[in-house]
Amino acid sequence: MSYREVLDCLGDPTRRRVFEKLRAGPASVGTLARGMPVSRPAVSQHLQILKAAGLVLDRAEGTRRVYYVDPAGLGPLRAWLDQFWERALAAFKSEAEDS
Amino acid sequence: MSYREVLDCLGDPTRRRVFEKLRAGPASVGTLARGMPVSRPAVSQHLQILKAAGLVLDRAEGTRRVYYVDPAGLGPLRAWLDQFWERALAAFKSEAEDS
DNA sequence: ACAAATGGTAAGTTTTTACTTACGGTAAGT
DNA sequence: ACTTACCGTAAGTAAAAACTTACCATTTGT
Repeated sequence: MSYREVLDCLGDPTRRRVFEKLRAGPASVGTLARGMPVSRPAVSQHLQILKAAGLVLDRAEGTRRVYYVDPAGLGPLRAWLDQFWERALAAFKSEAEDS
Repeated sequence: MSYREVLDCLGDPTRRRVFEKLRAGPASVGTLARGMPVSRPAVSQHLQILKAAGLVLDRAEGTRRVYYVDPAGLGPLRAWLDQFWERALAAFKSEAEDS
């Protein structure tokens, strides 16, 4: 659930594609794999990583497993982004003062 | 300069460390490499990738090359993040209406 | 009870990526 | 002019990560 995990996770194109597919709404593994250039197990593995990073959640639904985005998942990334802005700006200011 | 490049770029721990070091202010390659667990050429290569992603800029300063964060570099990532929120929220709403 | 559908896991392979060493090139100092 | 300092690039290696096939477990439906 740290921003590091999130970045490592979204650093892969296939994983991004899966994640963005889920943005449209919950979907099963098979549905997600359909139309992808990789096999279903590959998608399943990516989903585990997305889950470990806190980006998606899943629920059992009969014989199939439905995944959906965790709204709070991108929180750490956003927080890091904001914090980065602040510190970088502060550093830039103190740089300007030096000259 | 797309969010994809930015994410691919920041998906590597060493690259993140270099980038975060630069947050404190401009620094030369040698300075950045000092105290890092990898060699100077490795840092140099990472800097090229960071530069290609639009995250850092560089200027020649005598025999040394100084790198510094591009304030606009994280823009695409932020935009993607915001857009993701909106769409995911919209999808969530229409999901709720279905039930 | 059996068959079909769905998906996680293991093992192994392939591909990608990061890293190192070696080299050359440029700028500053003596 | 020569030496020193600093850095990018090339080539090759090592390590990591993604992908596939094969298999097993669970659930649903007949």
